[in-house]
Amino acid sequence: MDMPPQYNPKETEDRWYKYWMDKGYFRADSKSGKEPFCMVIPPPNITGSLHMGHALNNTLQDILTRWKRMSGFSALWLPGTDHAGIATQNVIERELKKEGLTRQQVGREDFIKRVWKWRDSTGGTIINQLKKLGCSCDWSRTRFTMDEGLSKAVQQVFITLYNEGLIYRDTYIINWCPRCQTALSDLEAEHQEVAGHLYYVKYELIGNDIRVKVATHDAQLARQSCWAGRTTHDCITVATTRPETIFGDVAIAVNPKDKRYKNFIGKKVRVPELCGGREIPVIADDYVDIKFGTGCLKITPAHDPADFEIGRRHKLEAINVISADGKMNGEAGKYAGLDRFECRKALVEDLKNQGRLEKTEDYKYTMGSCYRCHTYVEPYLSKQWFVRMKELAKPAIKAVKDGKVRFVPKSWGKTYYLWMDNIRDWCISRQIWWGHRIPVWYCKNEKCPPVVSTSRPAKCPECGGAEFSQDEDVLDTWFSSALWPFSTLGWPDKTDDLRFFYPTTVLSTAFDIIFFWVARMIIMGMHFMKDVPFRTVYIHALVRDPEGQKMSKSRGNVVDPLGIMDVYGTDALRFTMSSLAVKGRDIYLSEERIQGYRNFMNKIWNASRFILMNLANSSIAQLSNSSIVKELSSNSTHDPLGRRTTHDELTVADRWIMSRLNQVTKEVTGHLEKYDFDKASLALYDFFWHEFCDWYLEIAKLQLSVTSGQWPADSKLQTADNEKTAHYSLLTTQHCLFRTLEQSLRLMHPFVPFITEEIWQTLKTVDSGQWSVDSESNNSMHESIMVSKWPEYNKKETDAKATAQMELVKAIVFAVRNIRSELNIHPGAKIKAIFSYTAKKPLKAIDILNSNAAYIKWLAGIEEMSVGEDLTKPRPAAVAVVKGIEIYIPLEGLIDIQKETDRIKKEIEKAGNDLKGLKARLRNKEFLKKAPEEVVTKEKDRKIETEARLGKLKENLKMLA
RNA sequence: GGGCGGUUAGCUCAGUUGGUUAGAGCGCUACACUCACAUUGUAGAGGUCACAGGUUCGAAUCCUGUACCGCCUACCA
Repeated sequence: MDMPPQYNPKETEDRWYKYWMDKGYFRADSKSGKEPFCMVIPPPNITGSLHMGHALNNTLQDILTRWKRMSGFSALWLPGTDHAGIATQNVIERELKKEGLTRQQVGREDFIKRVWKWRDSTGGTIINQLKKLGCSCDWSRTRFTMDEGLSKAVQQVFITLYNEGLIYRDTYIINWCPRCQTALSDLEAEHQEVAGHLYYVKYELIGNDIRVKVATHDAQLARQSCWAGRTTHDCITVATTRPETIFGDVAIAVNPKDKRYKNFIGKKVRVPELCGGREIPVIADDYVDIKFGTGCLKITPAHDPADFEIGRRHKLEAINVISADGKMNGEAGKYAGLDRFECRKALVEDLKNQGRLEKTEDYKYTMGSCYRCHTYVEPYLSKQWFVRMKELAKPAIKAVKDGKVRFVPKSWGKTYYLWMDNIRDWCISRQIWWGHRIPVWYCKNEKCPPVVSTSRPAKCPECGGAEFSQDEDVLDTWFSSALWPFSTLGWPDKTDDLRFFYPTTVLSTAFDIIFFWVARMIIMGMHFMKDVPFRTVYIHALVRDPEGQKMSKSRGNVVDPLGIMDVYGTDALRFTMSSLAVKGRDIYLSEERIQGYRNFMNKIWNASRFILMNLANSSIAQLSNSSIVKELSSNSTHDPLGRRTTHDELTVADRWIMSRLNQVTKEVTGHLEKYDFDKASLALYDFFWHEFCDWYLEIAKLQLSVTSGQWPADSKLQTADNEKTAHYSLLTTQHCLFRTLEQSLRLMHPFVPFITEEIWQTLKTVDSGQWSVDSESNNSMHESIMVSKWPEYNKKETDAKATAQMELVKAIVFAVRNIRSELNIHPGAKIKAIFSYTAKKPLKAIDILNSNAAYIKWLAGIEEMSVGEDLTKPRPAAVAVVKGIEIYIPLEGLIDIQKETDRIKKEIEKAGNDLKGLKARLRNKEFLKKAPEEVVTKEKDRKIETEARLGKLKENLKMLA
């Protein structure tokens, strides 16, 4: 055993990860006969690298997987990546640009080759980072959305949906990214508020019989800004945020109920000459808001979704004025070629100069931007493929309503319904090259209907022609992600994995992709598998920086998990993640927090170090030879050190820690079952540090140090044979240290796999060949903590009596330590203490005090301790009262009377306040009548105790004076 | 516009079905490096639980309203 005083994660992590991989522990078996537990990883992008969101999500998934694996499940955590069509294409295009090339120049085929090459060399980065994080994924089953099998699944799904009439192609207004040059789905356009303007532009009325009397805007201003020869009565004003689309105006719409414009409906107006001077009709449509702007809405069907709808209703032409790259096209006359926003600037200036701009107002509105490159999207009219969602969504909604899919936390179900109930058709075609190409073929004869097929059709069923061209577009990456839970398990083939692991058990993800991904998976699962893709959706919070900002590269507030792991170790990061994984919406990550958990790792390390020192072979060998050990070992079964321990032989502290260990086992398991990772972590942290280390380990030092004759006479351990007593003490303590550590390690392993394995393996070296954590142990279990058994709660181990005794011991020790500290008694100084009680009320506490005197002396630094009835209080002395026991610490002149007086006064004040509240409550008849009896009893007891305490404190205060 | 969530110690957060003494970590103060750990130990200070009403014997917890903050969602130009 050679353990440095500080844990060094760097030395251990890679070593154990490799060991686990070599042993094949991550591999899941569909034929093991065990119950399945399955999770599919939310596939990260091949372009991505590990960020905190990944670190959180994958830590939680790994905790679940390792826990379930230890609990005897055939646990499959299926990893993989997605091809991230747009993002990846962007990366490769950037690379091409460095060579001075465009993708058009290299051509589709070569471009795709380059992407594959890139993905083979760098696309696996994130996978390696997940390994660094300790993820126990079954890497032999790693999938990629562009794999042959998954591509087959995508084609099959497309063709099936097409044949079912659930996929169609239509010309529609969609979100277009002018930079990525592709259509986007509604979800892929992120909305954000921008500070823009509302431009009031005047359109000339045609026909002298029309006169406008509009009182809604400033007549003076209107007149001033009128252009040559026109008056305000000759024009109609519209308010627009996008004047550059005037080139595509095909109508002015007013609300039929708007009296101001009643006479204009059916008449014509002329768009500004600058914008073509076309004559367009004034139409009536309910959509128009009378109160907004001037009440006149210009209609540009090719560049606004609402206008598009209105255009359809009124059978209006759609004039496209902006081209795919976001620049004005030929329709824009002299502005052609200008960027849409440049055009706006120039046009507004020109309109103003011509007196056509009535006014400009500041105005805030939302604009969509591309979720990949943040370029403002352009509502763009084009021919695209869509999935009809309404019908498909129905079974998916029902599945959640029926509880077949459960959201954790539950409230996310609402979010899900909200979107699903208002679901719109999904634009799935993308005008890029990297992705699953749409399996649709067009006959050279344009009149023939398209042929949907996985491969090039031999001949056209319509005209017999043999010349085909495939649809140029590829499918939305999320289309393939939607199939992930079954495509990764082998679908459409009927594989063993699919049969055994589908539906998967749980999906863990962040709320920001509930629509993008979770909902669509449920939809596809219900449609193609006729069953849900997962039974539970665990939605974790989003990791933010300490100021609550979403971490993003552009904000520059990204905390890199790899850097954190390098500095603090993977386990520290993982434990931080699980501790922070509350079921809220956000978690704030600060480095101090991580440091705190790094310290916890060090605590685990040093506790283990201490225990291992005391279990070291040398001492065991020595003991093994003793006749007492032989006697004790005779019917050993469960003891890891080959020694028998019966309940009677354990000390109070021993029984207490075993009881607590057992309790914690129950708690942690319960929390995990509820996905309360934070509570599970906290329970482990508190138990290990603040019970095991702070108390038991300190007591163990005493119990281990007992040699012949030293164990106090008031201990149960005391036997006639001093040597035997010492052995008992040593052996039982070792036993409890070992068991508590060993079981704690197993409980902590899913959270902090590396350090627990490292210690576990070292722990094995002190074993003399009888390692057995339980009777059902098998050989492979000895190899690694990873494949050991998850501890089980055992009711028999619960010892309420020992727990109560320890509580009193702790309370007394706290009281004495408080006195020591407040009166500046040096921590090293040994003191005398007198514990006095009143005989009239025989107190159980006294028994406990007597039998645990050794602990109290040891923990509170007491040299001489006397316990008795009505003992005289020495003067001067410090005083504390605990559970009716008065504690006197004689101070023999070195005491600061003033300090002790202050201290007692403080105590009196506290007790007095408590008592006031208690008395008031107990005076209340309603309380006595209506509160449950146990609450009343508790309050009464407290009152009696507080009263007594207060009395004693007051008495002592008097004696000081 | 609709929806969801939040407001508890200086900071970040817990707080289960209402039970009276509201917890933790970090930070802060004091003391201590003696044999697991200074990435430590011991002790301590610090909160009218956002506000206003209500229900109740009893409210951080349940109800109503208000204020502020955050997020999601949406075709008022």
